[in-house]
Amino acid sequence: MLEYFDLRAPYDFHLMLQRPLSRPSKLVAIDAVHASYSRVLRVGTRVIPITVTSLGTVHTPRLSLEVPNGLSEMEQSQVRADIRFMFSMEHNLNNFIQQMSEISVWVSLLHRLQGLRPIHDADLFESMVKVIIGQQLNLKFAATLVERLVYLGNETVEWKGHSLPAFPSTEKVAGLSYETLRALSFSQRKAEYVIDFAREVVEGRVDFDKLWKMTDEEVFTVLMPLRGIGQWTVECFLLFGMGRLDLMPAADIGVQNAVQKLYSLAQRPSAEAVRLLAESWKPWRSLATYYLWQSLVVAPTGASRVARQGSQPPNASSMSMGF
DNA sequence: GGCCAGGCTAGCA
DNA sequence: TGCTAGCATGGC
Repeated sequence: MLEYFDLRAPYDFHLMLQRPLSRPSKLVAIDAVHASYSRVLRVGTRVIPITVTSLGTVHTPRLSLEVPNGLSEMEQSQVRADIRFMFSMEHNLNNFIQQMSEISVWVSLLHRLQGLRPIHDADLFESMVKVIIGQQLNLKFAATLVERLVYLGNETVEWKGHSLPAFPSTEKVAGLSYETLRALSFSQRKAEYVIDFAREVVEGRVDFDKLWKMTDEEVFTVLMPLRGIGQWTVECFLLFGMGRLDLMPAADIGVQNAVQKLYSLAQRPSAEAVRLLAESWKPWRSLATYYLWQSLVVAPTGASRVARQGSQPPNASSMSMGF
């Protein structure tokens, strides 16, 4: 079953798919040529494969969503809502762009990353687990650990010629032993943090339905007391998992590196320095953070940008080239 | 071969 | 309250 989303420009789906390795990890199948993104979503107790494909351009964005036939109305509605959230379809970037354009060093970055929007995590459990795994590890190794956890779940769905893995359920992770994750090269602490968090959720001490209704501050209050979950972790959870717009993970090494580069600083700025700098980015600090992260991934200029429809006006030749 | 990575905890003063 | 060693492993 196929449906379409006509979106508010600018929207650069191809650029959005160029995320650091851990998100999306191999949990997600990316077809760079056709700018399509496939993965499995959990809806209720079911696992449902989806494929999102870009059909439009940066300036006339259009996405298609393909799901299996035979979904109930409720499932279809849930998938649609998940997809709109995951791919930041509701965002209007114009206020963010206008405000950040007043900072001179941001002008070229905003141009280079025109149409970039966050890809949010599919659900809150997956989000928190990925953030915990990402603590203090390089992105490649973090991605490897996520993959190993995914394959441990051993739950796949056949879809369009692929065998797509589902992220392990909360119950599955809660039932693991620490030794199982140790065997996958998780540190003892990381194994404990991940499994203990899953148990908090399964046993009802962390309630995602309630979290969705809370302010950022309230979410901090609930999650920070949990062992292994510090300020950075909650900030990333709010940003990637809940789509909140004004988080500033200033202690993040990647953000600090990106700020150093963008502002041409002699040395990496402290978290405090980043926080001060980011005062003028309110209330868009999550988006600014996302642009900073992406600035480290996407080549500054040159072929990759020119080869796709990027900032060029859309035309027939760029369409035929795909992405 | 050594330092670093999209941090956090526990132990110490 | 504030500071820091240790964690574990892979990437570069």
